[in-house]
Amino acid sequence: MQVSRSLEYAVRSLVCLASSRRPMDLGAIAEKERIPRAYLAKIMRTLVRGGLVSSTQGRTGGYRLRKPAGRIRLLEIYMLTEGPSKLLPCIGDGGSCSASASCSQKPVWIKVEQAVNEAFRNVTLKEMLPKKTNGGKGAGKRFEDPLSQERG
Amino acid sequence: MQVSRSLEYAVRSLVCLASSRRPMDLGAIAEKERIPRAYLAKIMRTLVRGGLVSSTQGRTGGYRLRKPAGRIRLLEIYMLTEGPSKLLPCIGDGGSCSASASCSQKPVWIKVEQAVNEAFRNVTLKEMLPKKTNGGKGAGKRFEDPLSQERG
DNA sequence: TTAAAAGTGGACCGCTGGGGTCCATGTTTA
DNA sequence: TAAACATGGACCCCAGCGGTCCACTTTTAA
Repeated sequence: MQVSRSLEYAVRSLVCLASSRRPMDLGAIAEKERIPRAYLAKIMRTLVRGGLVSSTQGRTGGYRLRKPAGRIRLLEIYMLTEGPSKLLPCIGDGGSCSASASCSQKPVWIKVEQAVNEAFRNVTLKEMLPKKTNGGKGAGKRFEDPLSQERG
Repeated sequence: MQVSRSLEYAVRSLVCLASSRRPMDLGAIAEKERIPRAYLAKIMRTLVRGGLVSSTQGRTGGYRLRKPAGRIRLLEIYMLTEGPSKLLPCIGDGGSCSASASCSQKPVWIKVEQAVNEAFRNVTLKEMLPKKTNGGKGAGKRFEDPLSQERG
């Protein structure tokens, strides 16, 4: 049960964006994080569609976060890159299990899945940022509240 | 992030064994759970090696649990069928990550992985058994303590 | 004593999906 | 108007999972 490489790349890229006070373009992220450029492009699209980052096209285009890092949960990134969780195929659509209704195992699996989801929800991007060891050298707050337009 | 079919089959088979007061042979389990016989054979081997079930060979051979269902945790089955968890390849061997030592994300991933493991550890086979609706018709205790020789 | 019926071990195999590439196209600015 | 960016989608490769097969061992029933 490994996490997809897409998720790993997505997280790294988002951390990258969160650590930069300016928007970054694809090439910059790809190079810094050593991610295949074309593949990263595909991933960034899903992050854009998912509303985690906003993109500007054109010559000076690039990406930036749409929320402060503290409000982006690992679960969101997870659900964008991989689908909704579904530990087992029988969970969710409510019918693919041959044992059907009276299956005594299904509720337990659901419980496990919820716990796993909780594990991912409990982590926020902010916790993954590199610790700033400088005592506030000037680039002080970065991404804390300047983008709090989205308080959903 | 789905769980392997092997794990699903393993769980179903163990539930099957736990629900039966007598040992069951491969064919019986395979038929009842509708699992491909040869594939199940492979899975049962790993369960035997892992010490969850004991097998007797020969003509009247079969399988039985080695511990009461209440003492078999989902995590054990998980670790037998799939390897040790490892959400990301960089976790565990301590070096495959290009960001090496100062990686600020690794500890967070480790934390997530521990939570996931906990989710699997928190479930015991017993919780997956079908609820006995009979008020103690005779086959009362089944697998509760008759096998408590192994109290590790 | 021997054949049937059970488990064991391991080689093998097909196919799916994740990881990755490529190209054509839209958009912005120097 | 061309360079530099993002977007969309078709396409490809291959490791690994799910599954099969066969040769072998062990036990018991006849």
